[in-house]
Amino acid sequence: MKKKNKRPSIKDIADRVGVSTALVSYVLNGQEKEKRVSAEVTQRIREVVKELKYTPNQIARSLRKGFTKTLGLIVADIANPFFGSLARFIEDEANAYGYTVIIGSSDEDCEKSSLLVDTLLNRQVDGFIIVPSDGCTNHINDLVNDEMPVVLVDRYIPGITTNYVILDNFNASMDAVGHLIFKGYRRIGMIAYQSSLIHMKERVRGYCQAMEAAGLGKNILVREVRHAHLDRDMNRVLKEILVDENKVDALYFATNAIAINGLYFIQKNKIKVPTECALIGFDGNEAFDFFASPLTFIKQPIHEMAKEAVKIVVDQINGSRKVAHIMLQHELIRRQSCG
Amino acid sequence: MKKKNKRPSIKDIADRVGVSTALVSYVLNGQEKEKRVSAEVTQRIREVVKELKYTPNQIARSLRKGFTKTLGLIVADIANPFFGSLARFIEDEANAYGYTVIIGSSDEDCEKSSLLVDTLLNRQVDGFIIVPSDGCTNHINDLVNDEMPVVLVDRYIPGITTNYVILDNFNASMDAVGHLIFKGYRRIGMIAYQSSLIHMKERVRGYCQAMEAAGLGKNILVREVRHAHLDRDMNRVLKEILVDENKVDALYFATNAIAINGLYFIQKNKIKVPTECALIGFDGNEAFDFFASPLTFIKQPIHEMAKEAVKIVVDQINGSRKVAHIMLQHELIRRQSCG
DNA sequence: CTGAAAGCGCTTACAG
DNA sequence: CTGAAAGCGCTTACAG
Repeated sequence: MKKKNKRPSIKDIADRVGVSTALVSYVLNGQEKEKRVSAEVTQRIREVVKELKYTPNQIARSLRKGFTKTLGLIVADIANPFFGSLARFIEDEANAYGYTVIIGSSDEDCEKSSLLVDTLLNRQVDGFIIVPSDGCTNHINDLVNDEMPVVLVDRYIPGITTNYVILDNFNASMDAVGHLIFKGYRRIGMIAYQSSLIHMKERVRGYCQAMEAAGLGKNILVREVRHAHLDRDMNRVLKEILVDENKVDALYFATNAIAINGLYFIQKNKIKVPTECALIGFDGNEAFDFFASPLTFIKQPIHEMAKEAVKIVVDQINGSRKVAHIMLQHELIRRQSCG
Repeated sequence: MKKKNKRPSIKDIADRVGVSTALVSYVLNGQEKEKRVSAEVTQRIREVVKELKYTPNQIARSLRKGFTKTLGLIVADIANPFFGSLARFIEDEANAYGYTVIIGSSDEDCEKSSLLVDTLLNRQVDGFIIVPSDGCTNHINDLVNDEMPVVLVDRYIPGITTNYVILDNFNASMDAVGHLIFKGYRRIGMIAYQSSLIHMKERVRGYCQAMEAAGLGKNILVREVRHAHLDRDMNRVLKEILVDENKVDALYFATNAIAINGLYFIQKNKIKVPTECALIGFDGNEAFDFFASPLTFIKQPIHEMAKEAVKIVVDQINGSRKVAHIMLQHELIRRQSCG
């Protein structure tokens, strides 16, 4: 525990120079002009700061100032490529504003998410960027009611009036399914998470809408799988609709993880894409590129999402009271999996 | 900035109950027995804590106690799947010990790494887990000389006596190349990063050793590519050895990112694997599974690496002075890319 | 131009 | 069993 040399404090500098800590603080914060610190003293302080390799203790500063220049970020799982990139963009963007970010993974589990919020609150983060999990209404509501700066990303919670930046999931789904229809597929199935989260609902709604608009309402086939039992559920569902019975000629996977899982099944069962079944996925992924028939997919503007989220939360921290709802548009990346 | 209700402090509780802050602190820290706080007061304090939804301000606590229960983690890039998983395992492991982790990405850039160390130092992290970049000797040395708890992961720096947990890269390389030789390949090339980092040197050394041991010393062919210009360099190198001239019948990729990049080239140029060129990679990756001929690769024990790293740094924080050098063993995952 | 002092929210030796 | 007080390392209004 004992460091060879405990880090120097502002007091050490003041003593060395022979002035009060106030002057050191002023110089350190570039206020030597306003506070009219003499040129010699300023100079001398600068020297000693360098000599002692002084760097300010942000903890003390935070306690005094009431803010920490820290953002709390809660994602589903930092090891998931979508959230990994999102986190990386947020990290860079936040740094540009002088903020450090503390990341936590919720595993889409509401309890974990709530615990993370508590931890981050105790650590006095100045604001939150949250990918909310299913059923998280309560603790996010508490945050919002406390007027803590919050921005939800990837999804929002309909009951809560707060900032969010999301993809236009409905439209993205419409586009994906529309593309399949345009390519001539009629028996198009969708695999989605069993979730009451809005982004999932919207993706399903977009699918249904596109099907109905094309007069294919009777062909609507949505199978839900559980996040916590993805392998098992995917296996059961795909076996049912692709192997035991031939229920679809195209499949739309609602997320990255669902798609990857589906591709394993399809590869293992030697189902030919797109001849036996066309495919379309959500979010880019290197794995999609190497699949026998590279996957057509909905690309999310992750960088922009990160940028907007950080901007909004920083604005809120700086006192903005307006509520921002940002809806971004996707890009459809066309490749071979849809023929 | 102004919160509707500023969070209650220990003082608010004390006032409400009508006791001093000392008693509240004792109860909050479960010391009511040692400090002999009366049962009634303890009870009353507990009630008010609940009523006011009080949670301690860790910033104040940290300032007073001199530690923050925070770990600083520096990886090359959190968006890279290898570092993403590593970070996730470290997060979980650290949480189990009561630590929060702050993650930063260095992009293998020494300057960025140094800046991150400064930021984390200012934030008074209790210890560091670092994936060192090329040329980072100086600032890591400073940390070590200051007796700051540090553990290096994935690689270490030969000149610095400190803790590390790494893969036995030499042995892993020997095994990978040995496998190719066993499968009958003779003109085996290797693509590695241009780097003086020990993990890369060891991987190259293992390759050379395996080649020489098999009497294939004259066939040794190592091409180095730059991290910052991966695309360009890979393209040039692969064009040279696979397209313009047929210099190898097997290729060993020294990292995940190099392998992925190589696979794009091979896919684009329609080179048949393993008939025209066998392949072997480092680190698992979903993309490897979907490549036309699923890649044989060296699997690193990421979870164990994370576990050891956190354990070591926490031990150091708790006062341990012994230096730990952990070398983990790989697993060779055999699939179709080597015939 | 500079210093003494209060205070952020805690913990903890000390006194009673 | 309990309270008054010092102090962690800063910032900042106030006084001179």
